Amino acid sequence: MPTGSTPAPNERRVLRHEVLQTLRTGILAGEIVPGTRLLEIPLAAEFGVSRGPLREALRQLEQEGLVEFHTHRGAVVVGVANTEIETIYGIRSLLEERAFASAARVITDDDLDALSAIVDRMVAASEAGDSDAATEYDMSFHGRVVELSGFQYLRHLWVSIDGLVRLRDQTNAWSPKPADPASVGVLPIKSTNEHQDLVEALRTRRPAIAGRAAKAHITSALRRLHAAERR
Amino acid sequence: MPTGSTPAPNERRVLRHEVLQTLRTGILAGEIVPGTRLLEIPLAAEFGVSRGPLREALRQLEQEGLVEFHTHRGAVVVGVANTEIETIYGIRSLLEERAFASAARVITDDDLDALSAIVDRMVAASEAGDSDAATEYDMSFHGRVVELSGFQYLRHLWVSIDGLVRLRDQTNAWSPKPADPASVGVLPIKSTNEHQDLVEALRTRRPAIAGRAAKAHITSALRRLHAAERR
DNA sequence: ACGGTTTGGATTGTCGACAATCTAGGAGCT
DNA sequence: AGCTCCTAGATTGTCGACAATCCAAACCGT
Repeated sequence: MPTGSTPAPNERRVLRHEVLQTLRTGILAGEIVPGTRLLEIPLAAEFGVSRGPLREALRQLEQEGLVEFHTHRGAVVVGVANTEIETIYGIRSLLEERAFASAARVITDDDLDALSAIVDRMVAASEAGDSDAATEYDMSFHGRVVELSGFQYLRHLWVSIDGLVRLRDQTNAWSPKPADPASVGVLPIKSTNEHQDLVEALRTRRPAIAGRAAKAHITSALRRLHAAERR
Repeated sequence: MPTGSTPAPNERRVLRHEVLQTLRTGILAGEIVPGTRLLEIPLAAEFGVSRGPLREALRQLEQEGLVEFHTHRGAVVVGVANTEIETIYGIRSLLEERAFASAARVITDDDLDALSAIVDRMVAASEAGDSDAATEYDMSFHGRVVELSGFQYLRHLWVSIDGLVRLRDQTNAWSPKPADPASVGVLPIKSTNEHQDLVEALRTRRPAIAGRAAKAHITSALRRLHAAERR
């Protein structure tokens, strides 16, 4: 299992990361319901760590917008309402549009090949029904492009937003209701096709074209999300 | 002096906040140049605090995108390139457009009066040449609207982005080059007039109108920023 | 003189304890 | 019974020390 949305891959695994990832996943998956109080001492005991690393994990969750602190009442989990998803996708769309446009200017042939390879692996994972791996490749694809764009702060924002949307995407778009096996595999294929389109758009080296393609991709993801919700 | 961009006003002043604000202001003002290593022990000594609070301040700066951690080399200050400002304003514009549109649906007469009062105080401060206070009122105006929108995560994002833009705005838009005293006061007035327009737009209770007004306001701020840079 | 290795200093990671502060619930008064 | 004040517990804030790890420069053999 990869490191999730933790940004620095060169940082060695550390207690804080374990705690952070467990809590974040739990919150996003809905296992830890909004309103739950996250107290330092009990949590530290549960994880078997001291309060130091735990505190830092909590503060990071606060920065990510997943929990809120109330003085001497502990951190409480806040949910991300469905009504906000639309705006978040709007931001994501804007971010990726600029990132792709900028990346198109500076991308090398090697970069394009590497991206293409990621898409191939994504297709393979998707066809094998491994949606975890597919999601991971999807993420590294977009992350790589954002990196190539050269915008540091944009990349930072992208990471913080993406982690939030990711899980919803995964449950809603990659693996439709298991009760409807006929549709399994259909949506993912569509999504991976779009990724190949994105690579082609980058290959043109034309910022406007690449930007438009990225925007369309996100819009389409939002449409899939809406479709999934209506089921 | 108000609390700056620290989100929770109900939280009592604490060492971590002092450190955080000092460092953030220093970085944004350019006093701490990009590339500077921020080491825990020396910094803690300088601030006269232990490493605990200092660590948390550094981690928050990381989340805000102002510093980057490198293993066993300390936190390193990263600059926000001018080329990224455009994208950041784009996001801000999107955020506020949605916030104003949503707030227009639910805003009460009392809220409108309160906003209007803030604008009045902003005008007074601006005319008195107190750009610090003007900025503070500006911030609380927008913050209040974002709050009224009811979007929690949107509010969270707004806070994290706004702190970054704020200082640039302050130096570039509120107080033009001191060497050019003739223009002092001109831009601020324009900006405060726009704020009165925003209140009026909200008063219509029509989301589309309020949203458009907010978008125009941010766009205009970006234009002012560009104009200031060309000088 | 040069390449690899070792060692010492630097830096962060983690812990447990103590202090400060707040919340809630009960005791006492009217 | 209702209200106020107070106390005990709960919870976070802060600190200093120790452990683990990494980096860079000195050292040694060739």
